[in-house]
Amino acid sequence: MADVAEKAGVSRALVSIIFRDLPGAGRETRERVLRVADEIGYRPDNAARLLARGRSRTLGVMFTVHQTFHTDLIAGIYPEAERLGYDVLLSGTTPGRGEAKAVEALLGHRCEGLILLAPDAEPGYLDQLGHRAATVSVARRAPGAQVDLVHSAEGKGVRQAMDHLVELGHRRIVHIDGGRGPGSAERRRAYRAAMRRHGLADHVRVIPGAHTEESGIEAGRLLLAERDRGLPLPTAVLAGNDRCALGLLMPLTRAGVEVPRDMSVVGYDDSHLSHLMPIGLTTVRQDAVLMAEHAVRFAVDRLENPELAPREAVLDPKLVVRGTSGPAPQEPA
Amino acid sequence: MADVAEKAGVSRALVSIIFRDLPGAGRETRERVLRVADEIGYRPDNAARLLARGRSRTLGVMFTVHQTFHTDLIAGIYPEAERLGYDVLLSGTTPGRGEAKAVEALLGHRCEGLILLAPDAEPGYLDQLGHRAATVSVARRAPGAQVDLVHSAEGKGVRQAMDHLVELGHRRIVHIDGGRGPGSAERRRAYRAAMRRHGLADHVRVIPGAHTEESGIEAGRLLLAERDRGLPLPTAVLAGNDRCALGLLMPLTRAGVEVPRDMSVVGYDDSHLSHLMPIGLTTVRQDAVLMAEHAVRFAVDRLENPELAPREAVLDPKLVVRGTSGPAPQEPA
DNA sequence: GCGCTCTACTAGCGCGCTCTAGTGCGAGTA
DNA sequence: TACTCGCACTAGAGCGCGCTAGTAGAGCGC
Repeated sequence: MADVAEKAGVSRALVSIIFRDLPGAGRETRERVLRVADEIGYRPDNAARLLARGRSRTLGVMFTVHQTFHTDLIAGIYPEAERLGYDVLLSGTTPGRGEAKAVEALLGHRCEGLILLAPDAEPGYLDQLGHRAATVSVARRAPGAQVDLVHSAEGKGVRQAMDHLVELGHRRIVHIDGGRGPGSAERRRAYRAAMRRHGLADHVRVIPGAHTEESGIEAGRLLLAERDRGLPLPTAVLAGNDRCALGLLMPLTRAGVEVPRDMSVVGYDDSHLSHLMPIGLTTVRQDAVLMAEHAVRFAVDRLENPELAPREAVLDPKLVVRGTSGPAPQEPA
Repeated sequence: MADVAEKAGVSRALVSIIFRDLPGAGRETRERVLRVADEIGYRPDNAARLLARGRSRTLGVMFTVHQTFHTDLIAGIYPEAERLGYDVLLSGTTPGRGEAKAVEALLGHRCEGLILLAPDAEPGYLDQLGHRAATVSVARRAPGAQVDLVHSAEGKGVRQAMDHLVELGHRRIVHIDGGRGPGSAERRRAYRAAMRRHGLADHVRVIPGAHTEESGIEAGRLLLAERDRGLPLPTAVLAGNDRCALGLLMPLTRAGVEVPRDMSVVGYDDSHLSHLMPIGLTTVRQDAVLMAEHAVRFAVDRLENPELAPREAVLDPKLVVRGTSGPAPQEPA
């Protein structure tokens, strides 16, 4: 920077002004300085900039590398952050790299805001983070913690899905849950409530699962094994999320169970996977872009006003009926 | 830091030494300083640290948010980088966020090394990057550019797959290519060569595609439409990658084409998708972990010795036979 | 002529740390 | 005793910027 200043015959301060695009430099000088900088190959150094300015205007996003819905969210985070003048840094969790590590990496690179996609951490830890940076938890509640929350109204989504299935005549509706995955508890609860409400309390059945394809495959195998022992298949399955639904479809289709003729399957998320099947997956859409925008705005708002009380955005999910749900098959008399 | 120094009754320099875990501080003092720091809630500031040290020991990884194989690579990059004492920062490309932006974000955060997963940029641009940071391109050639290269021997992989199929009796083997995707050109070429080598030049057929599920679905529809017009289905398909293979399977299965009885399908990548199907996808494994490790080491080596000539790691892919490939169906006489 | 404002520009401190070149001191050696 | 050595520790100069307070000079009204 000093070199540029000297070569352009101005002070360092003016170079700084020009590179920050502030008023206070003549048209001509501005051009000359920029030209010289380009010649020298000068680029402002971010670390020094941060240090001097005290602010980084950077948001850190923690996500799970293999979670498709997260990538949808990320795609929504970038443009909104850019619009508000913030940088975005990503840090992933993998089977061998826990959340704490991922978060420390972000904090270590001076992220002022933290957007945690479906964190698995306990509220106490989140609260701690909330005091170190403007923290937003997506899809995971953190009661009492100093963090903002963005999630969808799981109850509403499940209710819509269940109403849809019941309307189609289904009675033996099974739920593969998402284990300790975010939103799973709520979805499970809403499933049970819906079954009761529709007078199907006797048919309530929750198969423990997770938000992975594997869990769907396993559940499918379980159901098929039961069928082979003479038990009836459920006529409909409400999966914990799309990945689980997709996994479930694999063994079913393989075994000749036709969807939706023999069984209806409903997913959750409307991740980009849902479009993949030629007939399309009936699913509950969580608007990833909208969630992402809320998360970014929460973080930014809090950065501009740290005193803000924790806020919560509850987005309405919406049932998207595609090809994997249809009328219940005739019950054998 | 000054506060800690004062409260512990030592100089700032000593605090610095202690926090960097260097020799030169007494056992007792060390403990006292750490205790005081903990009380005050002091954490070393990374920006200042970078600034003062002149090095960041940070690698930036550019990846495509929706590309499953990239997430496999990332999972391999983290541990290797940590082992070598480097931090990792991720920046994703999305449909609305080009590679240049993603890379600038990384550079802006002082990444000294750049690992580009399947960059789509021209060699000229890569060369430019190569001069700004230790750059490694994964899966994409960049002739003449100052970057290291990690890729797999596409030819060998395709040859193995083709040999496997031909051995199973297949003759009408179609290739859905990966468009301008990384490695596609090589795979296409190797497919053609293999067909010729097996005396199947007349059956060569490349369906233009991409490394996405959508392209697989489209190709599947195309083939089915042809069948409906009376043309024979190919007995085997070599897909551009796993995602494409998976997409292809959807319409086929739906249409009653049983895999592998009626048609064999071979993917490429062995991304974690491949295990998803109950019968498993026959695919060509590119060892993601190994590729990741090479990439990290290349970057680190170059950082420690910037004069290094561009290097290239060519990894041998390996055919993994799972359930989607089987003997060719009897040709109608 | 004076005071005023406005634009274009500069001096120099400070951000929080690292690092080089020391100082002081007790133990070991000749 | 005089010396070297090694250890624990310190002083202080940067790292590359941003920012506040300021100056010089031009233009303007009275």
